[in-house]
Amino acid sequence: MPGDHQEDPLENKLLAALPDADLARWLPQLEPVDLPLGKVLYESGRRLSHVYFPTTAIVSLLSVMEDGASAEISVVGHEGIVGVSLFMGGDSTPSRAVVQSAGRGFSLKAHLLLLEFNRAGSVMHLLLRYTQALITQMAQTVACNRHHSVDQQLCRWLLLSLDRLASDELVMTQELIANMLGVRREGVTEAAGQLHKAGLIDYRRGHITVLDRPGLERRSCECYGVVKKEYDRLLPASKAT
Amino acid sequence: MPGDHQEDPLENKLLAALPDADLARWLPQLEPVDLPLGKVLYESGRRLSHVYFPTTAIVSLLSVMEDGASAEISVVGHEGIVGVSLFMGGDSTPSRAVVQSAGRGFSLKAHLLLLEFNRAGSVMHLLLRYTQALITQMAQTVACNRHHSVDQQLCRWLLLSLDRLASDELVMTQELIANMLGVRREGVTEAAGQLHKAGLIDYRRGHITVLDRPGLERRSCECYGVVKKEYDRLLPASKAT
DNA sequence: GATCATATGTACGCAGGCGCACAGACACTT
DNA sequence: AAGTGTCTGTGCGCCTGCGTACATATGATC
Repeated sequence: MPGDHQEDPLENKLLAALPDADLARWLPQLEPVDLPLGKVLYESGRRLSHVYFPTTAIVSLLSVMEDGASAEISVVGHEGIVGVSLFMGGDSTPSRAVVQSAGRGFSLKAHLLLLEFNRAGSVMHLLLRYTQALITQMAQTVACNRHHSVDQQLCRWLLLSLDRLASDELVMTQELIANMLGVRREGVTEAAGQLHKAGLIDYRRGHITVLDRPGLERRSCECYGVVKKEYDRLLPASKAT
Repeated sequence: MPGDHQEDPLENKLLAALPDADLARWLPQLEPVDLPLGKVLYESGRRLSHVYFPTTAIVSLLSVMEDGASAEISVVGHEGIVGVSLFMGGDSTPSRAVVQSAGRGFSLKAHLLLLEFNRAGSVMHLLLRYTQALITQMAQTVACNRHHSVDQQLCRWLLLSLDRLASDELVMTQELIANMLGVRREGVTEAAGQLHKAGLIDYRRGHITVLDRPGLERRSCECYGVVKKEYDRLLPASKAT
């Protein structure tokens, strides 16, 4: 869909939080990109050529094992940036970034981001604070994977995804969700069935609609709340100073 | 034990990797500290007053749930620093840092570290690279928790701990290990029994001795290797430039 | 509207890990 | 040398999630 309706970089909250002076410099360099379902933005061990600022898409960071088994480390949506390892100094990461929910975003050439980062001003601090939030998400996921049921994790996952979307509908198969959570597809079917029975969600073939968000939050493990709170704390919805 | 033998900050590899000019400035500010087993270096949500550079101690970063259940996110030994969230901009983290193996280290006042970090030179890049390695460890732990057996995880954990110690003996109860891995104490007993039967380790009441390191590596899941490789890549044993 | 790939539902046995309970064994105290 | 607290070993039954297999439903395509 060329000439799509929304092509505003400010839909990405990280970009929106940039001081005006910085933003003005960035805008000409940002390229709108289409992020179709399943697109791999970066692969384990490969050098990063671009970073991405999703606007309507959601991207998952996955840890992938030799045998193909995977688990989601964290999710990135319109609140963040894909490719933090670039400015952390790694050039690459041993994880994979995959578009989990189709949409759009903006890309920026790696060397340009590095230039901006190395100015060591508010841009840098903003990116580091975002990374800190990402770390929190990972840390919580470690414990969640260990201690909570598929049911609870599904709630957490739905809520985290929802926060990163405008709508209350996810275009997403259960198979995909299973890959993210690192569980069986059947396990997701079962858990989703429970949530449906409880009147919290509705779904059909590749679409999940959340009916009762507060209900989901109540059913979810504490992990969702912990992560959300930390994102809100570290990345308030206002300009960086 | 006052006037202990080794009080050399350079035993910490991160400090050792500092350019001489930076190191010279730091040395007078570093205070040797005793890190006894179980000491909490920072608590969830609390402001960090110091950062720590372990030399002979090992520190675990834990995710702690409301009900007290926990899981280790990552380990820090003589290769690193405890308190990365300070310079990442968070002031605090929702995790806890506990001394997992008694020993010593050096502390540095938070504001001094921030001053150094904000010079935005090689110190900053070194710390960020270290943080990137830490992130890798977390990411791998997410997947490991999900897909690997207690047996394999114990191997990984032993190896990671060993890399952060001089000796091949860990002073550590199975109960403690269970807390780190987020499993039952009995599960660790069982797994340790297996490893003993296989001639890989020896142990008695609070002490574990590794007999066959290569054997452990073979028995461990791939996660150990992935993490190790990334630490080596990001933090080579030489001065930063 | 028939066809077909793909998404979802269900069932069954199995294994790993949990919670609990208690027995033995070790090291430190006095 | 005895006493004591803690650490380790072991044995249940239970439940969750896994692997496998197959049945059914749905929505896109022709």
